[in-house]
Amino acid sequence: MQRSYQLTFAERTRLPALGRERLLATAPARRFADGQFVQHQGDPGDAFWVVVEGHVLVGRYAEDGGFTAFAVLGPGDMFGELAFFTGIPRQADAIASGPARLIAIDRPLLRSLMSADIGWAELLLRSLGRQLAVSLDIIDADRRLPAAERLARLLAAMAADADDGRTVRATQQQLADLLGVSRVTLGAALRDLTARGQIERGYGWLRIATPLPPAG
Amino acid sequence: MQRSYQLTFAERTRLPALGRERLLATAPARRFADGQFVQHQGDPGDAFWVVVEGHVLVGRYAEDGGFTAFAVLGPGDMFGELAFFTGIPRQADAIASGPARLIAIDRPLLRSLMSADIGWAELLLRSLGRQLAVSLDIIDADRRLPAAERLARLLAAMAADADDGRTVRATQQQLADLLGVSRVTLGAALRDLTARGQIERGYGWLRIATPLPPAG
DNA sequence: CCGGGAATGCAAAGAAGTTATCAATTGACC
DNA sequence: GGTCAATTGATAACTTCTTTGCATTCCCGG
Repeated sequence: MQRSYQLTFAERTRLPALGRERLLATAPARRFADGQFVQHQGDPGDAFWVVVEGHVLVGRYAEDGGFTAFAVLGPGDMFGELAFFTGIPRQADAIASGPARLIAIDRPLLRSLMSADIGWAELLLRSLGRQLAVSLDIIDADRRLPAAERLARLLAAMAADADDGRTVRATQQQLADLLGVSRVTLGAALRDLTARGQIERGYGWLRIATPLPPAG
Repeated sequence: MQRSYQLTFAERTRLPALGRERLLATAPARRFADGQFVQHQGDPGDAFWVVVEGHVLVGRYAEDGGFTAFAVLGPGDMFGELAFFTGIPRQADAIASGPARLIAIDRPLLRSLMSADIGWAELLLRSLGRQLAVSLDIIDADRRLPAAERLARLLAAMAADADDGRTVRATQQQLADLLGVSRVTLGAALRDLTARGQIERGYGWLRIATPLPPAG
C-alpha cells in the first residue's frame, strides 16, 4: 500500500506542486505516523486537509469493527472539504498509511488564501466534483460488476501509480478491504485473473501483464 | 414515486424558495414531460440544473439495459454541478419523473448570479458536499447491510417526504431499482418487514408503522 | 540459519441474491 | 360490468459471496 489511487479510473484533481510549495510557505505541515488517525468520523469539520507527503486511507470504521474504504490519497490530494463546507460532522475516518505530512486549512487560512488567489473556489469545487464522480463509479461498479472485474479495475488503477507502472504492493487482505469483499473471494478472483494470464501473484505484491499506456 | 428523497438520511441542501423565485425572474424554466431525459451520460456539462417543480430520477443506464439509481430529486434540489465544474462529461442520466420544470444555469448566468450574490459559491460547495455524503452512505450501506435493512431506511426516507409522512407510493420494481436488488429480493424484504409489523403492503403503495418524528 | 508471525491457497458449508417462471390480484379503461 | 395490462406473491434452480478452518509458504529478526 505504498502508492495512492482511487477506486476507479476517474482522474484526480490535485493541487499542483507549485501551489503546494506556496502553501507550505504560509502553513506548517503536520506529521502523522503510520496508522495514526488524521480525522475521526463524527468530529466537527473545522478544517480540511491537503496531503503533502505520504498516503492516507479514507474510509469508515463501523461499530462492529468492519471497515469500508473509500480511497487512498497521495500528495496533492485534498479531503475533508465535505464536512468543512456542509457543516455536517466528519463522514469518514482518515488514517495515515505510512508516515505522512499534511496541511490543515481552516477558515482563517482559507480566507487569506482566497483573497490572494481567486482560483481556490473553483479548485475546491473541482475536488469535490471528482470525489463525487469516483463515488458514483464505485456505487455503479459495486452493484453491477462481479468481484473479479472490479478487482481488475482496481489493480489497473493501483498499477498506474506504481513505480514501474505494473507492480502493486499490497496484501490480499488490504485489497479485499478496498473492494469490500472477503479475502476468500479476493483469492478466488486472483486465481481467476492469474489463470487468464492477466496478473502474476507474489507474496505482498501483484504484477499486471498489460499496464495501461501512461496518460498525459 | 411522487415524492423526492435521497437514498439515505442525509439532509439536503436546497435552494430556498425565495432564491428560487428570484432565479425564475431572470431565467425561464424548461418543461420536461414524464420520462423525458433531462441530461444524458456523456454529454458535455455546460450547465447545471435547479429543480423548480416535479421530480427527477438521477442514475446511470448501463449498455446492457441495467439501471443504477443515485437519487430522486425534488424542488430546490440541484444537480449536474459535477460535470459543470470538473469538465468531465456527464456522469449520470437524469429523467423527469412526472412532469417537471427545471432551470438550467450556464456559465454566463452563473457569473451574473455570483456577481449579484456572493453566497452562490458556498451554496454550490454545500450542494456537492451533500451529494458526496449521500454517496458515501450508499457505498457503506450497500457493502455492509442486508437488503431488508437498507429497504427499511429507504422507506423511512421516502415516507418522510410523503404527504402524510407514512405512505410511500411506488411499485416494488421501482424500489428494487433504487436499492439495486432484484424484485424477488425486494419482495422477500417486504415480507420480512411486514411479518415484523413494520410496514403495511398495498398495490402501488406501502405504509410504514412508525414514521420518524417530523424534523425542524 | 532458524523460529515464528504474517500472508497465502484452498476446501466445505451455508447465507444471500439472481434469473426464470407462473398464478393470482388489482385497477384503469372501454 | 368485462377486458386486459400492470403489479404482486411465490417457488425452484442456480450463482456468488461469506464464514470457518487449516495447511503451506514466505520472510524478518534474532
